[in-house]
Amino acid sequence: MVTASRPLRADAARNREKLLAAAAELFAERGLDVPLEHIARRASVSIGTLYKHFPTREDFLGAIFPERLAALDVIGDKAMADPDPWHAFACYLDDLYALQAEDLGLNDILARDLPNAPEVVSACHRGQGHIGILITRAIDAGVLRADCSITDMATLTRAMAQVIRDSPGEWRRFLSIYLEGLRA
Amino acid sequence: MVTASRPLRADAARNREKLLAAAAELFAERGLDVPLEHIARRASVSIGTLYKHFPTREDFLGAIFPERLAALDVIGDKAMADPDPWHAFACYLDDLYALQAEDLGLNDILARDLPNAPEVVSACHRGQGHIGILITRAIDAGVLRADCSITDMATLTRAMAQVIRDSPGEWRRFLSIYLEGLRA
DNA sequence: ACAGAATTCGAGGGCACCCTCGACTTAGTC
DNA sequence: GACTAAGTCGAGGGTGCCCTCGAATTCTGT
Repeated sequence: MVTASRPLRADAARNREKLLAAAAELFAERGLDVPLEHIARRASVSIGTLYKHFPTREDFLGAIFPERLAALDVIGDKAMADPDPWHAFACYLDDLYALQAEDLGLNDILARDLPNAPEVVSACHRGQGHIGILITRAIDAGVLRADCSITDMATLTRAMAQVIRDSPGEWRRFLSIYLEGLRA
Repeated sequence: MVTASRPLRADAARNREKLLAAAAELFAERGLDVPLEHIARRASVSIGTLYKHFPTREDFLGAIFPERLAALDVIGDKAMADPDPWHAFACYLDDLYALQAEDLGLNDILARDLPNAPEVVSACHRGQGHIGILITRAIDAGVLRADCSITDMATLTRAMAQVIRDSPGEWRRFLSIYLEGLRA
């Protein structure tokens, strides 16, 4: 059932873009919990207009993050192409957390149990798929602890999210120590 | 200048105790951010009375945590008495996070930058002192990475606080992996 | 038993955020 | 240029938390 919604009026389209831009900035700077009123203000648009375009916070996430999450696929593919299983695994994590460090919104998305925008969920699943394969490859090559699992990565991601949030200068070192601990 | 405050009236003393007990419970269960109104409710006391006894949240912390923080000294002393430098270091951390896992209030206190109750601050300093010595001993014995520092422990504590909060079943494994990475 | 001091109570004001709705404005069409 | 559907605005109601203050109550010494 495709609801053929007629095109937005010009001013409405403009406001929609302003809102999206403002939301993208604020999510990246401050994480997913920015007050919607701040977004409206930064977009120079009233709060009512914001709600007209994006009735819920999830609607913002659904509009903003699919694009961002594409970066996950990029680093995933890059890692899959790396012939060295350990290097692939380690680089993937480094790239992943570098993305999170640049965008606190992404950081929250990946650390929190999950926003419900379907596009976001599926991107996360693809990410898990990549990680799963990287883990298996590295274990098979004998360079990663045999008991390492996706669960460890989920835990690590929550921990990293915290480190990134309140000691942004430390996350890389923290990760490298943890990785050392993961090595076979 | 010692202000010789006269003893509390009997009912007041009783309420003070009820408040303290309620606060201790709620901080432990839910962390430092419980609404003060919830504390009053659990103590079966009005919000006004709560503010009479404890004008600020810090006053609660100052009244509750010194006692709890004594546990830090206990595990610190235990670790100092351990002749095996690595075992002392690792056990200290395990004991520390076990305490945090049992008390989300303590977890918050140690992870957050700050509470200003002087008793709390000094207990944290003592804890840092212990950790500093344990680190030095372990490095000198050649069992710990030479570049390990107090800063790493601060970062680790923030990360662990997060893990403890939202995957309480995982913290021990997470710690053991990290410790493996810290080994020389 | 009473007075007076100490304590308690909770309504209420403040703030930040959420979200809605009807009056106003504007883009786009004829 | 005027009509109308589409869009915008922001005041205001709801919630949850903070904290205060004056009226009502309860202890306690005499």
